[in-house]
Amino acid sequence: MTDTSNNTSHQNKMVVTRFAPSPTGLLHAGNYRTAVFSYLYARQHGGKFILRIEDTDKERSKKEYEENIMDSLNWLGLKHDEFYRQSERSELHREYLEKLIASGKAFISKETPKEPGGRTEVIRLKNPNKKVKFTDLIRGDIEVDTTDLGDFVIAKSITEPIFHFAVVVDDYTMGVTHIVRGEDHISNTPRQILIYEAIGAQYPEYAHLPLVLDAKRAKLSKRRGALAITEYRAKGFLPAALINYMSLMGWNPGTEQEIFSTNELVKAFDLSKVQKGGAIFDEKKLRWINKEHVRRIPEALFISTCTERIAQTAHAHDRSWTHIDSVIRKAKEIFHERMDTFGDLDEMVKNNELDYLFEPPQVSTDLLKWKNQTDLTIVASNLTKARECVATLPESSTKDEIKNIIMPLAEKIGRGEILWPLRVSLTGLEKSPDPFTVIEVLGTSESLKRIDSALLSLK
RNA sequence: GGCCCUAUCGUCUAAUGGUUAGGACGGAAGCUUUUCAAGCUUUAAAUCGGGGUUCGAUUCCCCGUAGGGUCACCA
Repeated sequence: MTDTSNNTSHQNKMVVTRFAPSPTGLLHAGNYRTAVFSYLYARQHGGKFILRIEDTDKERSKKEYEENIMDSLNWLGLKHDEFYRQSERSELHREYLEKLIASGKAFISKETPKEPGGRTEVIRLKNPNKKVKFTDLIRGDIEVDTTDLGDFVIAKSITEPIFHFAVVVDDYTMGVTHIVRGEDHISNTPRQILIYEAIGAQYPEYAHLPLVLDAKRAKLSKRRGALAITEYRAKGFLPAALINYMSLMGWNPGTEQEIFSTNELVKAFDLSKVQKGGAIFDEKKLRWINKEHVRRIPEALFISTCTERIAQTAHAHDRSWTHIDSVIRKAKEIFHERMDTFGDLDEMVKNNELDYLFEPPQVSTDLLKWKNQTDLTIVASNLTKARECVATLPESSTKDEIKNIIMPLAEKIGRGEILWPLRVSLTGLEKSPDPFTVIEVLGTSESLKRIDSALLSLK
């Protein structure tokens, strides 16, 4: 383990990290990944995780976005230990600003407005014009000459600090020890370090994360189609799966484990194993991870979540299904096999893939014919034979018991000749689970009824 | 354009001087008791280029190239 810290005095202090979004848009993968890493790092070190809403831009900040951020973080389970709104700290910002001006480290600068009605004065930092060097926990040493920054603006007026100044004062006064943020902030770091030095503060550790990219390798943003976390929630993703997936973008455990609960991540996470290059957001892999998480949730939760979702979608699509929960309990394997997210259930309802579980299907005689079979009397005779097998079964039989009864017949007559019409008579579908599973779920008597009704249509 | 960052299969990544360059997602094929799904097995697929350093470079250095970020009285 190499110690790359800038400031050895931080070593014995409690770790304090923060997530500091501005409420100017919905929270999406492009920005909440830094929240995940900050959170994991703080929890892992028994430290504090602060949420700070950076709402100093009154033009663009919106309450609804702040609510979206809170909602999203809350849903993800990234609980903060302290909460601040930057706009509520203006007294403090003013205090530091005045101190800086009094000490000559900053000054009020007369400006000629670029646009009519623009400001005639702003507050600028007196740039010492030096090289700033810091050690990034992920990238190592970074050195930048700050001369070309000039005497940059730190406040629009004594009561209106801009980003760089407010951030530094807040991070310093909140005791933030580790700033974990996106790579897009690397170029902001030198000027923020200059501000730290101007107020006589020691600057914290920095860890600049690689960016989350879209398919074209550009920074993910809502303009470029990033979905909000709340949209993933609506699509039926699990919060733990989202966190799991995000953690794997730019980090790996050094083992081949890919599925992690959030608690496991807290233990396994390691900032020094974070990647330097950006990572493209891949929803396919997210879906796979989600599926793995869905497999692992408690059965009762799985059933209730499916039930609620299906009830809602069924209602919206004019299905009057009853006893949804007991059907799902019986058919839970079918659901596990066929879904990555709970939102997939919506599609199943819309595509009529689930109707047979709740009501007898409309069976087309044509569909009952296996492959090249054209003789309906043979179809009927095969189906009758299959019916005789089913009729010997107790009402509740397992898939294996059903299989054991039917397979000998299917082997004798031809698998497709027996199994295909049997399955179609039960589901009415071209594609569906196998007949054994369906009979197990429907029960013997309901299955016989459906076979009889298919048989009737063949006459 | 200036400054900064980055570079292993299509994608996420492992391997920090010595491996047949490994895994996962996705793809393909096959198997699995008919279809679909799932599962299993197999398979294709990568070190950006050029120079060094070295007995030996994915790995270290330099130069290119490419991509990205950032250059506000936004955050």
